[in-house]
Amino acid sequence: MRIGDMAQATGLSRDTLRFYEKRGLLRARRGANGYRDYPLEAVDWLRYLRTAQQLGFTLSEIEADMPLLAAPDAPETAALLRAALANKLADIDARIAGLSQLRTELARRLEMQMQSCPLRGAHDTAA
Amino acid sequence: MRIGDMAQATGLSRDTLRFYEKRGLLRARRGANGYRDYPLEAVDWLRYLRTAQQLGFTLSEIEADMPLLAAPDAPETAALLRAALANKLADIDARIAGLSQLRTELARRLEMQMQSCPLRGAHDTAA
DNA sequence: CTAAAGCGTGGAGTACACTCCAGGGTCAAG
DNA sequence: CTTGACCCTGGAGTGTACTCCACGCTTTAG
Repeated sequence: MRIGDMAQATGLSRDTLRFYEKRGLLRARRGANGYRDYPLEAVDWLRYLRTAQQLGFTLSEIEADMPLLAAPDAPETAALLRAALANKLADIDARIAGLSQLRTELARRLEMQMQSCPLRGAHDTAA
Repeated sequence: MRIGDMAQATGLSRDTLRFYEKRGLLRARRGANGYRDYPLEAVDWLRYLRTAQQLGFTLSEIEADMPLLAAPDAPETAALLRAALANKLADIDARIAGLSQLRTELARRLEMQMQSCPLRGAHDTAA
């Protein structure tokens, strides 16, 4: 799979794919001509990457998941992978919890607003 | 409340507070000497801001919530606020859903890994 | 064979969210 | 009245995540 096909398959730009490779987030074999050649599984990895990113994880955080999802057949690291996964799941759970709290908080505030709660201080810029 | 106290109260730097003000995310009265004077409720707003940000919302997204949480006693906009809140809640729910899916996906992959599923292609950089 | 489409590299530029600094005013304590 | 803590502004610098460009080689279609 060449870079153009991958760009099509994932919706990412060629530049982004090259950038991810530079950053160490993506690996590619090279043909005799120097062209990148991606394995099919890379599509899945990139989709995961994109999703996680849109949900608020940074590339560095996602980078930590690489051994998890792009593992190069190394069964001796199974324990490490389990540990990494546990971390990631905890992280995700924490974010879900955070979002739930935010949601509750917002709902609470709206209720206050609805009841036109009178404990609001005046504040304007007074130019 | 002056900028130093606010920095203490929220854990944000003075520079960050000034930056938020420049960006339009935070308002402050000014004393005769030009010093900023924050109302107490600004502490809550900043805490909300910080939380939302850590959970993956950008400052622009958060800016859209301002009328929601820093509303200047304008009861005629109640309908708009309700709409804004609905959007925000939907957004939060979408993120929670996304994270849940991510979580499931990760768990699924780990299972595959555990069973040392043999459909993994070889890929190395072959320097 | 030629032209277009696709790939390669290196490097500059952009947007976002700060962070730091210089130069200078304000205010309470000694 | 000076010293030090605090405040102001404007502007430069940093890290992240791209995005664009120039220049040149390769592959594919006519």
